[in-house]
Parts: sequence; C-alpha cells; structure tokens
Amino acid sequence: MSSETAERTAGHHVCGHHSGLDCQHCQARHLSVCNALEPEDFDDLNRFGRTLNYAPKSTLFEQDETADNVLNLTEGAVRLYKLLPDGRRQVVGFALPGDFLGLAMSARNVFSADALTHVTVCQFSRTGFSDLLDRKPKLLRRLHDIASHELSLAQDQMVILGRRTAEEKIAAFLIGMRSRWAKINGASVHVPLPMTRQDIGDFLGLTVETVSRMLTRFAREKAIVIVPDGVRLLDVDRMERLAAS
Amino acid sequence: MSSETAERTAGHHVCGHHSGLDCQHCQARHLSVCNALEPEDFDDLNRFGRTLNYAPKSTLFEQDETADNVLNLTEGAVRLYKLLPDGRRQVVGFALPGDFLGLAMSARNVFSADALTHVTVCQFSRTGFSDLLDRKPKLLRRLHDIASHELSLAQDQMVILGRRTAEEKIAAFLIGMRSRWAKINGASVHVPLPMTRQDIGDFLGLTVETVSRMLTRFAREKAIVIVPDGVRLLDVDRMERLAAS
DNA sequence: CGTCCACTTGACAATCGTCAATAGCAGTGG
DNA sequence: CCACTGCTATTGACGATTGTCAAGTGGACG
Repeated sequence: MSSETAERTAGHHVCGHHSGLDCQHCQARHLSVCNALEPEDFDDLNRFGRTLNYAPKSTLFEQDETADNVLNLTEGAVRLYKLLPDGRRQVVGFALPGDFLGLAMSARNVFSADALTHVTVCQFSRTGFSDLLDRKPKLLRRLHDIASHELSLAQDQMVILGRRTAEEKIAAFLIGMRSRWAKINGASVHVPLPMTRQDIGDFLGLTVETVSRMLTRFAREKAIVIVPDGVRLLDVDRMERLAAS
Repeated sequence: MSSETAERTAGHHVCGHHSGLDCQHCQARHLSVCNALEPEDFDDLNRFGRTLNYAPKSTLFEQDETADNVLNLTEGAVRLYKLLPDGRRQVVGFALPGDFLGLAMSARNVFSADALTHVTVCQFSRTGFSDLLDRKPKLLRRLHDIASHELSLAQDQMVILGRRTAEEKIAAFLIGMRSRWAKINGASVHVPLPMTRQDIGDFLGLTVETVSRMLTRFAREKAIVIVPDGVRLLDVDRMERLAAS
C-alpha cells in the first residue's frame, strides 16, 4: 500500500496522496469501470490517475463547484446530496466501493459529496478521462452501462419517494443496502449503515424522527435488531414483502 | 411522409408502419441521438429502423416484457410509469419529441409506456442498435451524454419528490414542462399538458385532488390560467421562485 | 341526447412533520 | 479519572399538510 495516510478532517481537499495507481491489486476492480480495460490499458490509468484518502466527514466536492475531477471509490462510503436554497436537503445516493462519481460529466458538480467513513478514491482529471473515453470505446461502453443502470435505480428511488409509506421506505432502504453490500462483502443479514438517521431521512423524504420511530418499531416487532453502525435483519421475508417492487 | 397512418387503439402493437426511415427530413433530428451521426451513416439507420405510429392511449410497451426494441420519439407525448403490485403508480417521466426510449438497454423493460397523444417513433431492434453502438463510438458517446443528462434530471426529480411541498411540486412541474417545450417549439408562456391530472399526481407523488386544488389555487391567485390541454403562465417569476433549484 | 371520463370541490381523517425533552455515547481536557 | 461538551438517537404530545371519500359539474363523443 503505497498511498500516504495523512488526512485532514477540515477543508475539503486532498488528504494524503501519491501519483500513480496500482489497478492490478485494486480490491474494487471487479466492481468498477476499470474492469472494462485490458491489462495493457492499465498503464494508462496508472500514470494518469492518483489515489486520495479522505477522513470521515470531510468533503470530496461541492455542488456547483467546477468539476475538475472524476472519482472512482475504492474504499469507504460517501453521501451524495443536493441542498435547496432554504437548507432542505435531498440525499440522492450513497456511494460504496466500486461506485463512480462524476457520471454527469458536466462542467460543474450537480451534487455535493462527503465522506461518511474513511474513504479512498482513484482520481482522474475530468477532461483527461473524457478524452480517454473517446480513445477507448470499451471503457465508454462500460461507463454507459453503469450510467444506464444508475438511471434505472434512480427511477426505482422515484417510486419509493413518490408512492411508498414511511414503513415501506425504511424496508426498501434496508433491503437495498443489503443487496448492495452483498455485491461487495457477500450476502449477510448484517447490514452496515455508515450514515446517520438524518441521512436516511433525507434519502427517503422523511424526518429523523420518523426514521427512528420506524426502526424502533421494526426492532420491537422482532423484524430487525439495531446494532452499532447498522442493523441485523431477522425477518428478511417481511422486509422483502414490504419493499416489494 | 411515407409512413402509413392506420392505427389501432386497442392492443399494444404496431399501428401502421413501413420499413425504412427518412432521417434527413426528420423534424426531431437535432433533438435526437441520431444527431451524432454523419450524413453517410444515415443510410445504416434508414435501412435498419422503421417508423411506427400509435394512437392516443395505446401501449408502446409494458414493464417486464422482453425489450425487443428501442425507440426514438419524433412526434407526440408518451407517459412512462411503473406499477406497484397493489396498483399504486409512479410516473417516472413524460417523453416528448427527440426523447430516446430504451436507455436501460436491459433485456426487459423497466417501465411501461403509453401514448398520450398521437405518437410517431423510429423503432430499432435493441440488439441491432446495441451492435451499432459498438461500431459507432460517436453515437455511443452521444447516447451516454443523453443518459447522463437523464440521470441528472432524475436526481432533480428526487429532490422534488422527497423535499418539496405540493405547491412547489406543481410549480416545478409547470416550469419544467415549459422549458422542455421551449427546446421543441421555442419559448412561450403557453404550456401544453397532454397528460391528465392523475398522471401529474403520479409523477409528483400527489393525488389528483391535490393537483387539481393547487392548479385552481394558482389560477384563482392569477399566477396561471387554465386552458384546454394546458396552462398559460401569468406570473412566471413567482412560479420560478417556487420551483427554484 | 345520454354515457363516460376527467376534473373540481368539500368535509373529514390520518400519516407524517414539528417541537420539545431526554438519553446515550464519544471525544476532550482539566 | 471524570466532568463537560456536542452530537446523534429516541420518545412523546400535538398539529398540519395531504390523502380519502363522496358528490357534483362539464366536456367529448357516439
């Protein structure tokens, strides 16, 4: 592991980095865009990207800032959110290892992102990456498939936000997080929740209080157990029925 | 105009078609994916796609059906929606001329689509189109940019669904439709609304009644005028303030 | 002219939000 | 070591926005 580990908790920038990557040994490779590349192409990426570390609560980038870089998350969890002028907040997603940040490829960030845990990313200049896409159609194709899939997930989230009750929203959220962690760590009834109740509420269009109430209700009814930094699913069937698309 | 106009209102299939397109004279070309192609590439498309017409209320395709085709809308308006097992419905979008249907490129449709007005589309086989993408990186790049933009819009819709009041939702919807029509017909205070109040409600996570009440309230307060098949915006400023970011 | 829908409007209900108090927990520094 | 601070989570009482139910209007079309 050749990346430095020094970090800053304040500010919103670099927290230890070195030039160059080590894609061959990347834990998150099979989950990432990079998977589209041939071994020989990795040299390109290795030279042109860099590894960065972020401390919990630090900012990766902010909405409306000029978007100089795109990122690929290799470790940790990130909260992606939009703010309304009056301070209301909508979390549009949580990024986990393997997730690509910067799909919009727009000149300015369309949302803010900050670290929920310690986070490691591969960073590439946006314009450089865009050029790379034009040279490597396979990479572009992979990125497009990822974007299409994200779009589909966003539409699922619309259903959750627009047409589901608080109870169903929480169930759908837990089932969703479970299946995302399954791709990373393998299936388990233990669902890590690195985000706060407030974050969950802002993701589901609920208040903290409602999130808390629903979770304690599920716990009281023995559908889940609340554990430090997550939940354990006892009645997966019930949760899946509530979440049922 | 060489496409036939015979239509069926029932069923969910073809309603008059002929093989081959006429991309050069397509009204919606500058709005569409196809814009990425060189003149000589159009021959490919012309041979390989076909024009279809659909009557109002007819079905273009249904959720979970095998997705044999992708479509590019050239005329009319289409409602895209997902159904929950118990009949609740979430409209995930309204397609207008220039819009591409089938971004997900998945084997099965992720939502249903039906015509709100008379509709004309260019149809391509999904696998054929997918192959074409691999042969024409420029087309792929354009499609990716469209998908990325759609993703960004979907995230905006999440904010509307999760964190806005009924009043703000309606305002945001009207302003949004206005700017979409502007790209097609040029800017105007007249906003055509080919969908029902129920559709608007299912798009915004509201009931018909709430939609109706908000629209009549805006009308009573002289912010809009309700006209057949749409509204006319009187107080654009107020609407934009309510819809703000 | 009558039927069918979409739309509107009103009365009432309920889910979920607001406000407030308290508990729990981690980190900090005397 | 422990009090102090600040943040997150929980819980309760109350309120309001929005949904539900019901009735009625009006326009389109056969």
